[in-house]
Amino acid sequence: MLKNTQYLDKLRKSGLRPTKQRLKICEVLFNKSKTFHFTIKNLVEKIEKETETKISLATVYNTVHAFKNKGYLIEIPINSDQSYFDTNTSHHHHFYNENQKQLIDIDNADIGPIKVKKTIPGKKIKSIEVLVKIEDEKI
Amino acid sequence: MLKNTQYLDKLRKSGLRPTKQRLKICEVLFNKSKTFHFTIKNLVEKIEKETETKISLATVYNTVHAFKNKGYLIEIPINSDQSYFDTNTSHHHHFYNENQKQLIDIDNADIGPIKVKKTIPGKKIKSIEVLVKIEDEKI
DNA sequence: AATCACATTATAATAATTCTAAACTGTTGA
DNA sequence: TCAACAGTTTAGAATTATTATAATGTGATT
Repeated sequence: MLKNTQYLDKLRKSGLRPTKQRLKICEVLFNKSKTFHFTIKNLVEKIEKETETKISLATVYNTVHAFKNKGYLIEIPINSDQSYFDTNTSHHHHFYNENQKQLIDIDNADIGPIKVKKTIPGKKIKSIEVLVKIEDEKI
Repeated sequence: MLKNTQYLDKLRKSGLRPTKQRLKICEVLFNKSKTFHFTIKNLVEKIEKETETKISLATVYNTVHAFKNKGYLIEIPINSDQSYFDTNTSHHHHFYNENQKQLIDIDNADIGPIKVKKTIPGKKIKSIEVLVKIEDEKI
């Protein structure tokens, strides 16, 4: 499988050992034409369905956190009983549909530039994230 | 106590029975010159310290959610092991200090107006929240 | 192939939050 | 005023996401 080689190198280059489990997770996460949002639970289901193997829950948590730390995933700040992650790591924002508990990407270009006029001494900005909560229009 | 009467009316008008517990929680939350951020745990501690009474944890959860639903509190979207709430319900934003896990308000005026150029059919915008993650400057 | 540090695993532990069902209490109307 | 009732509080149990543990497994290096 050629695609595996690609992830193999990527993992090795980031100092993560390319284990069988990590390669499977890479395939499930990154071998897609579209980026997507997921929770750990979603991901476990996806892994079991798409690869017909079982990866320990602890490994899924470990791997997702490792990938997040390397910048291959981002976590979406949202109040939920579980964490949402995004395979789209470019700078962008989100709608959160409160009725259907669903996340939708907003391109960076679709949100005007954000000026932060306040600064905190000794701190630098790491990220700026906009969450637009939406709800059903009442008719 | 005059201040209690004020909360009593407010609660009644919102269809919430002004119980002893709710009035205490109102005092702890709203009888302050400054708005502030808190978690349920923080709030329980504050209640015990400031009113020298004990309110059941379940009641604190119930009340905070009731107040949130009525718009007297907002929940701050942030990924944390616990939910953060804000007694400042006016439109504003937040810094999140990732090193010290601390929230800081940003006035609405300190963030330029946010244009959302994308729309979702049948949905209306409920809120727009900006989270600016900050970290220690490396010297 | 041996070694070793890093990974995986099942399971336990932790902790936030929600649920439950019984007891309690504002409110309402007689 | 007070009985009745619906809404509220409560302690504790249940649930659930996440993290910790410690034994076993496995890539990488020699």
